[in-house]
Amino acid sequence: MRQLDETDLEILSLLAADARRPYSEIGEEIGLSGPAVSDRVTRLQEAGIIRNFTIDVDRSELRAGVPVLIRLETTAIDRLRDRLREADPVEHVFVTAEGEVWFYARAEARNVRTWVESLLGEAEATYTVTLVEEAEWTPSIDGLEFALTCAECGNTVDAEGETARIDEEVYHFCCPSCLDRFRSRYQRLEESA
Amino acid sequence: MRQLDETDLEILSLLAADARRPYSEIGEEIGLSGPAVSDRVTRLQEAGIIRNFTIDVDRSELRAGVPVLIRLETTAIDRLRDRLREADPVEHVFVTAEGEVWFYARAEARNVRTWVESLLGEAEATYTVTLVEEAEWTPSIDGLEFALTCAECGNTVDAEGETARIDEEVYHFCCPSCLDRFRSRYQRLEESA
DNA sequence: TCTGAAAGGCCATAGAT
DNA sequence: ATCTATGGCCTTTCAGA
Repeated sequence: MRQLDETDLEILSLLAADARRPYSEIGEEIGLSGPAVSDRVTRLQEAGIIRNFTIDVDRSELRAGVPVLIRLETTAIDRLRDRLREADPVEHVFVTAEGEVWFYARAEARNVRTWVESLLGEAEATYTVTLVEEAEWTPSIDGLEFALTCAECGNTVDAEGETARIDEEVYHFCCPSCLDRFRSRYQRLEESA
Repeated sequence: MRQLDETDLEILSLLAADARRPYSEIGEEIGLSGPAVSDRVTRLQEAGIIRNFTIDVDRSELRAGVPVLIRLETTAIDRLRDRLREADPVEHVFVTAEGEVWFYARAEARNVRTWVESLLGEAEATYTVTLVEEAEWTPSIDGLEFALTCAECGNTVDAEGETARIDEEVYHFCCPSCLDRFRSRYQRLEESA
């Protein structure tokens, strides 16, 4: 029930670069006071856009296991995705539009075959393993400025847009009418279920 | 020139889960005082193991572009890797042992072909594009406890090990002799270059 | 929703072990 | 390398607009 604007994206960008930067300093850069930045960060957390404050660890220096990229062909996509997400050595999970599951992990054992199979459990899947020499994570908030799309009509969402939380999920809208239409559609859907 | 032990890994794990947790609280959990934790965090930063403090943003809620996984076959691996690392829409870059480059990004344009080619610049490469439906980042420090390997002999590095910074790079060793051997080998290498 | 002042808490330093 | 104690900065709260 509040607006998500470019100022929020600027804050995200600055915090992604350095989450320990004082709010007063961030405020100076974007033309707000410290407390105002604090408020917005709280709201971004409540909306689920900031999932948490964390550290970026250089895993290559810890040299834990052999980094591998694995492609799975399976019929049990959801079950495997959930299982992999929980597994400690797994760092990234991708589900493709073709229904394949890809994941990046650090194999802890000499025998990769048994390691993969213990990771998969009883789910049936065929897989191919690719050794990785380098892996880098380079997140960026920049370039997203005008990238928000309306959940109802697909248009770009700008500073005039609205953000709403419906059933624990956050949606963005370009205008109040789209929000209304989405709400009633959603309600009809729920009633029929 | 200092020891890297399991306590450091515990701190990394706790900070990865919540980087805003007070040091005094972290200290209580692992049996140290606040300032002692502060000291170790400073050292982990100086050693380059903590790259920076950041936020984990739920990008799926920002809906910026179409997520794609792209495989490149190229002879200009280093040049492309560096170029991709700098590009805003690129979030992950993997270089495989076979010399392929994989990357995950959010394509901002309708025409993926021109978008990829502008990303690659003048480097020659053939590529295949896979659409991604879901992407998750699930980092974990747990499971790395005894995973440090000696840069000289490959053995496991435990609490008795040593860590040294040589030419802006951090290396771990299982014992002082391995550190010495590595140092002299490195020096000979430099002199011959 | 923002600003500005004030309170409380946290981090980092200093000095001793 | 770690502890306790302290000083100073940062975050958050609270009126007011």
